[in-house]
Amino acid sequence: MYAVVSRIPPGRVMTYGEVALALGMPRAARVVGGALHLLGSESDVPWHRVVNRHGMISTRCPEHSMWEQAARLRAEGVVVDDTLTLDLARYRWAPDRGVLADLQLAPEVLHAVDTLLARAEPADDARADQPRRAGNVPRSRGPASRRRL
DNA sequence: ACTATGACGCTTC
DNA sequence: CGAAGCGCCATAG
Repeated sequence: MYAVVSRIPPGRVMTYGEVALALGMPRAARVVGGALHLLGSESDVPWHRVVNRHGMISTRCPEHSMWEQAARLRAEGVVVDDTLTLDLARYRWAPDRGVLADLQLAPEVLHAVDTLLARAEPADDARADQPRRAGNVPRSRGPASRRRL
């Protein structure tokens, strides 16, 4: 998780969900937030480059306050408005294949990421018609699904 | 083993 | 567009 976040270039952002996706865990977005919460204030991990799906800063942690996050982002040239929101279309970043290969992910996880990213593409006309269950991404049957140990 | 709790996200209304 | 409802999943009690 920290390896992925650490690859986000200055001035760019990822959402919690995207970070989870990059790890082959499409439904663990909350955990990403929890993990970032555990970081100390002098960590090298650029925690401020992760926002929610609206492009809005959503931290409540006093250690890493919303204002602190906004300040760090602005220092990197990101425009953050007064509602602590930024333009995701403009600043969103995603690791390319080369970066993914360099993350020291377990081969199984890497494969899971591949299938997830491939599945994410044709979302245009393959979607809908079927009543989608509210709540989250449908559970996958692929290698990405979690099994109890 | 069980329950409550989020720096989340999707669908519905 | 905003709020409500619910699902998810690792952690903390």
